[in-house]
Amino acid sequence: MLNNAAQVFANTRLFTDVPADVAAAIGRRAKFISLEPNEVLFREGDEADGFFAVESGGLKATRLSPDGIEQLISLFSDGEVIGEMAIFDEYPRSATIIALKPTSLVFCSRQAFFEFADETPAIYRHMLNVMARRLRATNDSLAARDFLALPGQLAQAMSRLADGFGREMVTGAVRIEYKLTQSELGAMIGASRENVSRVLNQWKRAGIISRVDGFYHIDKRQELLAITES
Amino acid sequence: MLNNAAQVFANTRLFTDVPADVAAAIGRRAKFISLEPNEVLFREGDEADGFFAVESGGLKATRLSPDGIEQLISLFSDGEVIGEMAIFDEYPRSATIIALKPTSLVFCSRQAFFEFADETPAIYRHMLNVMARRLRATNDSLAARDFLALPGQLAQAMSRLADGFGREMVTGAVRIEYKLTQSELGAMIGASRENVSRVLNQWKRAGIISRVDGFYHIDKRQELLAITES
DNA sequence: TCCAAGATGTGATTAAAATCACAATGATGC
DNA sequence: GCATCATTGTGATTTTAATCACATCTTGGA
Repeated sequence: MLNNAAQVFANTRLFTDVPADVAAAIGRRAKFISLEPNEVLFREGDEADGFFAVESGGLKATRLSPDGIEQLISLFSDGEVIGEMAIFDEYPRSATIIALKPTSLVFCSRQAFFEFADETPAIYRHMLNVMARRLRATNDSLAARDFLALPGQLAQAMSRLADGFGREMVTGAVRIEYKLTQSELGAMIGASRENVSRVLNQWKRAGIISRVDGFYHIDKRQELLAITES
Repeated sequence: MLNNAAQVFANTRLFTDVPADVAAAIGRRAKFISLEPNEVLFREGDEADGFFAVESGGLKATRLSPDGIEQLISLFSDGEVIGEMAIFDEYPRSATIIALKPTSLVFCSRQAFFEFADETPAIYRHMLNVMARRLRATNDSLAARDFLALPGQLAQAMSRLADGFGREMVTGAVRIEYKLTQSELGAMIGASRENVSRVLNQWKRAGIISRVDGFYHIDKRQELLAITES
């Protein structure tokens, strides 16, 4: 019988194909963590000695510039892995992680990870896959910065959010299941809040998006995608 | 006795701690590749079934925007690994790799890699370390795009180039051992050639950098670093 | 050696986006 | 239910960097 922590790791998809005894061992050594909204998991610059898996809830990763401008790097929800980079290169945390709602996580230490992974190479392969995806996403964002103007970048960000947090409505629209502010959207693409507002309103008037109960809905996905390619 | 290909892999630092018999096996299955200057190793969008290690020479990774603008992602030289991302997520190549001078590489197929790595988990750990470094570097570039103006980004790019390709001169200056054009520098940071020229000339006049035989020298590293932090 | 192509330097103009300044709207807690 | 604080909408202004337009160097061949 697997205990609770092993279940959580199994759901991260990092530890699929893990033999039951290894999973149980992971579970025994894992620690549970609960966070209230706005509580900090760790801060940019902190020493790192392990990584986390999200059991339930939601978090954001941010970076702060020397003069206090916030960059929103990514959002995390159920089943995702956080902070794995630091266990492979031993540098300090590169971002600050903050809970957006009540969330619970499981912690796995660097040492424990390597012990389990050496026994079960599938764990390594999954972790490499996670990192490859991250790297590809980051490279794509970097390319977008060079190649796309503000509207294109915003369209790309909204599309990505729809992929990660979208839920299909009966109307056919996709709702992004997280209440985004214009400031947050700006922080994701490195643009000012005001210009995000202007672009969003153009799209609203064109019927591409709408806002219901504070949630953004994407009503014409194709048109949003099209903006991405100009 | 290790054959030649095994030696190359040993020098990549990916395969340190690899038992001699495994290294020999890698060597037997590896393929050597030679490129002339401007020859293409692979193109963005190509199918991928393995990765490369640079034995000697130099190459660049570029991406092309829909309307033909080139983004210079990175430079590679002896001992570095190229194209490893694609073997973990099976997507097509995300960049085009072009030789800058006569270079020779060794190829290792996805299948061969996993066979060897399963026998020697150290290989996985090294590969994870390589990817973690890449990810950190890419995240830093992305942050720079948001937080730094053109001069700061250029200073950062020159510093990174000095780390990767720099050689200390008797004068104390650091020479970047690769002939960079202003267009290439612009393509690295997503800026126009003209503005790169303007900033570079300011720095020349301030004695921070100089150009000797077509190579850039960094004469006042501290001042360049200082520009990075504004 | 000379020539052509490529690379660089610099001013003038234009374009994109940030910033400033408020008004209006919406949400939250007492 | 109302006061307060955060969020949003939008015009005017300023800043930054791209683009355009050339003149001037460099350099690598024939």
